[in-house]
Amino acid sequence: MAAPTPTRPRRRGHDPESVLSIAVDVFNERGYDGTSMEDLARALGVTKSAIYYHVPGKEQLLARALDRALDGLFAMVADEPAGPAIERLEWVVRQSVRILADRLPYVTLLLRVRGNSVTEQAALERRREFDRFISRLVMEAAADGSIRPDVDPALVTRLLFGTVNSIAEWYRPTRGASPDDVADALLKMAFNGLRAEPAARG
Amino acid sequence: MAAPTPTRPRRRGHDPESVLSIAVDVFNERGYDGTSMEDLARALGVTKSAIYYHVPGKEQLLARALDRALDGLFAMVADEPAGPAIERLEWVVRQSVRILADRLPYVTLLLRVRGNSVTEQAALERRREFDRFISRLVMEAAADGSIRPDVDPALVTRLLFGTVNSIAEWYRPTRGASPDDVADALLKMAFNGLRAEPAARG
DNA sequence: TTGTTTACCGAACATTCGGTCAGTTGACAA
DNA sequence: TTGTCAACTGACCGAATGTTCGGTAAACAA
Repeated sequence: MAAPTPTRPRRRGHDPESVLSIAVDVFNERGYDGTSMEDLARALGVTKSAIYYHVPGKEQLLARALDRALDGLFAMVADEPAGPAIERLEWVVRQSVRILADRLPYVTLLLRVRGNSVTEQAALERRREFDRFISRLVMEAAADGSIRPDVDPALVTRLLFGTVNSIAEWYRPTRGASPDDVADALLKMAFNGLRAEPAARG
Repeated sequence: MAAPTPTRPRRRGHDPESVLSIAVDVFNERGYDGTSMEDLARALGVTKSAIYYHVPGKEQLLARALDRALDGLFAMVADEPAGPAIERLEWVVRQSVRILADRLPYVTLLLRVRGNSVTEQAALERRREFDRFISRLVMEAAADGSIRPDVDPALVTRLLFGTVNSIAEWYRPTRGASPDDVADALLKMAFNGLRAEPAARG
């Protein structure tokens, strides 16, 4: 009660969070290397030097963004439910689509990292660890006969998560299908096939 | 017969073709914006200035590389065979995988273009034209009932060619599956589904 | 031997880069 | 009114950027 006008935010200007959020958008528009601090300053409506009041530098912005994507993915697989491998695989695909949509700018940035700095290399290593987890899951589903045996499980992993990751290229949160709609379509295509049902089937 | 030692190449050093080929490899390793002319010079084993003897500049290298990818894609769809839409779609997918494998560095570069220059914007526009062609093909197949009706054709287009394009992220020419093996696996997954056959069918 | 061409080097160019720092502004407290 | 402090500006730094240019060594032709 003693606080004056609690609805109006007392702080004007930016904080580390808003700087990161806007910076990541610019990174995704122009690419990280193609973005100058001047570009970021323009997008933030301040001068270059003001950015350094909120964050230590360009590479730290990248590091924080990449962690935000990777932390989401690892938190997800830590919550993996019990059940048959094929069902866990479907669950992980669906959750991955959800995280990709929820944290779209951060995941998009992660998917474009090439390893040009120690920051990027560290992110790539964490990503490879995630990929190994997925790979094991697909191998389990293949081993128990839930997945067609005429395609190499390593190839299945790459195609399946290549499809998931490609969503970042076109998905926009406020337009078209919801994340769950996209996940439904992806799972239908990848697990049951695009072909129209042959009229007679369970 | 009169030509002296016809097996030995008379020219030493580089030509525009070898410069392009090596440059594109470096572009894909570090990203176009992350690659300096100094990086290219090091990879070519010459000084920075020598590059300008063979090519007009950095952006021209990018333009030539992107055209090489796009020309391949447009030449392919110009050769489209006759037949039902679903069969033409499968053919285009298979050919796209082949071109992606044949011209891997060029297509990889194309898939990462963000529109930072007029060169990149022109490439993006050509790519969108290709995407529209694919989109029409999928709509045809959906209209004649060959594709399951419970998924939006626009979504099918994006998922299907998202999967194709994602191959560029991991495919390596001399290792593992051949382009046709990859296309087989992709078509099996996308059209018939990953799930093991329910024991009774066809 | 001389001249020409090919393929390159080294130094320099203007510009842009990420980053620093001394100072200024304006909202708020006392 | 004065002081405090978060938030910012503007001038600047050294390094790196893409590109240009005068010169040159080697290969070949005459």
